[in-house]
Amino acid sequence: MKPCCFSLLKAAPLFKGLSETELQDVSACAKESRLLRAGHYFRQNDAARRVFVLTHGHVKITQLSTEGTQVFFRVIGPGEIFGIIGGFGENSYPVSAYSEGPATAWSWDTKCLLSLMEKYPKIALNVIQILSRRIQEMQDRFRDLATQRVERRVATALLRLAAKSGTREADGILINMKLSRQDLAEMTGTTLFTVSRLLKTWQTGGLIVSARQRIKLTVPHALAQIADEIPIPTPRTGK
Amino acid sequence: MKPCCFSLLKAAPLFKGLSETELQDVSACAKESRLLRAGHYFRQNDAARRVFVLTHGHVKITQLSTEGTQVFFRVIGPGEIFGIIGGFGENSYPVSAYSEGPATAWSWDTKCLLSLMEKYPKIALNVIQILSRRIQEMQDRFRDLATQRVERRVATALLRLAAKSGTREADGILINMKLSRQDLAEMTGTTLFTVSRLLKTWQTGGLIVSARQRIKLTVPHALAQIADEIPIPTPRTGK
DNA sequence: AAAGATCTTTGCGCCAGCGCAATGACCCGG
DNA sequence: CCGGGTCATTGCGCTGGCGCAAAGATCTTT
Repeated sequence: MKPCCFSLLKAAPLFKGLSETELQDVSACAKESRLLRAGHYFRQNDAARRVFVLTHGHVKITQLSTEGTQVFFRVIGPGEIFGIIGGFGENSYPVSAYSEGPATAWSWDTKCLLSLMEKYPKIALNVIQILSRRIQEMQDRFRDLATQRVERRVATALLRLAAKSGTREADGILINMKLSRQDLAEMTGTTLFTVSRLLKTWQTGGLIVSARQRIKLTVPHALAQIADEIPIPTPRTGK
Repeated sequence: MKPCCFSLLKAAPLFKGLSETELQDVSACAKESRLLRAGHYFRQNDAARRVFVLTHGHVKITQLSTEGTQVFFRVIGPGEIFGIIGGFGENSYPVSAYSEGPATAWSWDTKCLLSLMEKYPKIALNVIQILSRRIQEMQDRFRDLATQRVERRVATALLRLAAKSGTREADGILINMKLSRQDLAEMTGTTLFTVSRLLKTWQTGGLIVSARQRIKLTVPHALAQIADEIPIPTPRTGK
């Protein structure tokens, strides 16, 4: 394993707290999966045989409902784990993992990871922490979807994305991945039309700069303000 | 510990696969928390010191957004674990746990459970499985909220509740807990008014019988049909 | 460079479901 | 058995955001 990747694994939340030698042991049974271009790491309903840790790129986690509508659950960035959900209980992935461009991940056979967790309980505890966080995040998003209006949800989504994979630039924070209106709509439970209109408004107002599949937040704190506005606001203006 | 409760713990998913003696060990540091009447096991933002396994009753897991709107995440039934989320990462519960009536739970100090998990990795694996399921469930609900209309979501919620805490009766399945229109609204991301109107329609159609805080599904398969209907259906009727 | 394939914008019509208020039903404690 | 509190119903008005279609912009491939 290349040293750079090794240090990335070392920093991954999944392996936090492991010693150097333990990490060696762990990485012994890992396999590198590299995508040279856009493609799937796995598809919904595939047999869940492996668990992944992304080392490079971005992965979109989506789910297709039986009727064909798609929802977008999360973006996986470097260091993050994915594909852990189907592996233990049911034996198939409940979601698809897709990358829009080149990406690299290390992966472990599910059974192998299971025995690693028994050998090093620390890993299991890390998994528990990661899953806990993820539940909280899903709960938050569920709450937003249930109680906030579209504008806030989209603003929140943009900020979340910027925090996760934004790069600071002179004139704002660029969200560093392909991101269509459709993607944002699937994340926030709305339609691409509505997202398009919203972004347009914000762009006109100077809050963002958007191009095809690319969004830069020029005034993030204004978005944050929108994201924190009163909830189902404004029956009537106070007069 | 009373034998009845002991066997309940034995059947709890959290302790699945433990031997008799291991269970003895585990239960040694447990504490019984009994609610004689309606009340909270814990409130959102309380320090997350204990993890609970419900042995009797029902517990509602809710969250209050900063602006005061409440959402209803799940119902905990006997055997299920709750209060595990805040304990490991952040140190406060992100939700409230409330019972409408008498209830009994066993609880463990978070740190104590942590060392139990290191001692018996099986427990940690069980936790991982439970959390995985819960994530899947939240994802499903998120998807429904994002893509289905209210009617379907409420039908789904009723069926879920019936499956979890319904009792078969001569004329249908009674959902065995206090359940207001408001509760259903908070579960499905709508308003109590809309729920009221929906239930009314269904009652008129003979699908359900509802009284104050009590709902019986008389024709569950008809509800299931509603729950499985086409998604964002019906632009125009076929003519 | 031209043809396709995506992605985005925009106008228009429309309705599911919300917000509110007022009334009615039911429960429980004293 | 009464009184106050909680829960449920219902009518009415309204609008946020969806659905669709069609055109425009941008990227990719050959």
